[in-house]
Amino acid sequence: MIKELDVLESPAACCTPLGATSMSEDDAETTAEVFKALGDPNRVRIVNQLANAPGPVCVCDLTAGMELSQPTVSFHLKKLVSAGLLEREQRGVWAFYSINREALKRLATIFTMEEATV
Amino acid sequence: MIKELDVLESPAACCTPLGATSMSEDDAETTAEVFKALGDPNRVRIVNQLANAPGPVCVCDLTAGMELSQPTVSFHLKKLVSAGLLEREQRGVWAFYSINREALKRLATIFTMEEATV
DNA sequence: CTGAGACATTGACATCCGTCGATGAAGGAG
DNA sequence: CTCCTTCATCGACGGATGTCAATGTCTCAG
Repeated sequence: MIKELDVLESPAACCTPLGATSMSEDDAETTAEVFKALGDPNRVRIVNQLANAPGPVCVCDLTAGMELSQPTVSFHLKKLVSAGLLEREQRGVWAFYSINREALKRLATIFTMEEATV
Repeated sequence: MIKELDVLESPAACCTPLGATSMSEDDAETTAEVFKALGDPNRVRIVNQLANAPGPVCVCDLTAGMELSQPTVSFHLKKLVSAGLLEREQRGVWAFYSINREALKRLATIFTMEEATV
């Protein structure tokens, strides 16, 4: 009955709702961490690009899509992975990134304003 | 049949889904603006506090709740209002802030990953 | 009109963040 | 083994951000 223990350490794993009756400072910190990851237009575009891809995309294709240097793209990808929004997969020389749809699904619940009814 | 024209200028008004098939650079910029507003733990706590309040809350009460100077709290409130997440209301000497629940509701749709099917 | 209280704005400062060029690590072709 | 390709990391830099003390603005009481 244990599910997805592997992602429970990343910020996007917890997702305390903004309307939760009790939110610790750590919860706020973690929540802010996820939003911070999405608080950059280039990272939003990366997520959007991956969301529309049929499968994992390699860094070279991502770099070609936007006007940023390769190190900068890697920098953003690292941020998104750290936040738990993306997943990395090594295939030979190439690094493929894909969206963590489970995390995104959980994130959607963060805006639910229904009170927790104790 | 015109609805909520007054908030259409704030970032939280548009909410292009992260999975949208086409996302312009401006869309990405606007989306990032909203997330940036929530990318600070203190602002997350403010939103959380207002989400649990039965009604608008004055700055003095917000300031009392967290260990920040009054100017700093005002600074964060301004950010949240600019992002379209909060609303400000002047009552005599006091400034009352409340959550823009319409905006939050729209924001929840930003994580929907259903492809737009053209 | 004068004074006090609530909040916003300003100026200053330390820190963080996004960016790039240069470099390093690892895999594959020959 | 050698070289090339792909990607990550490092060092450095400019700009943005969060914070506070001081000051400004507005409202109300007297």
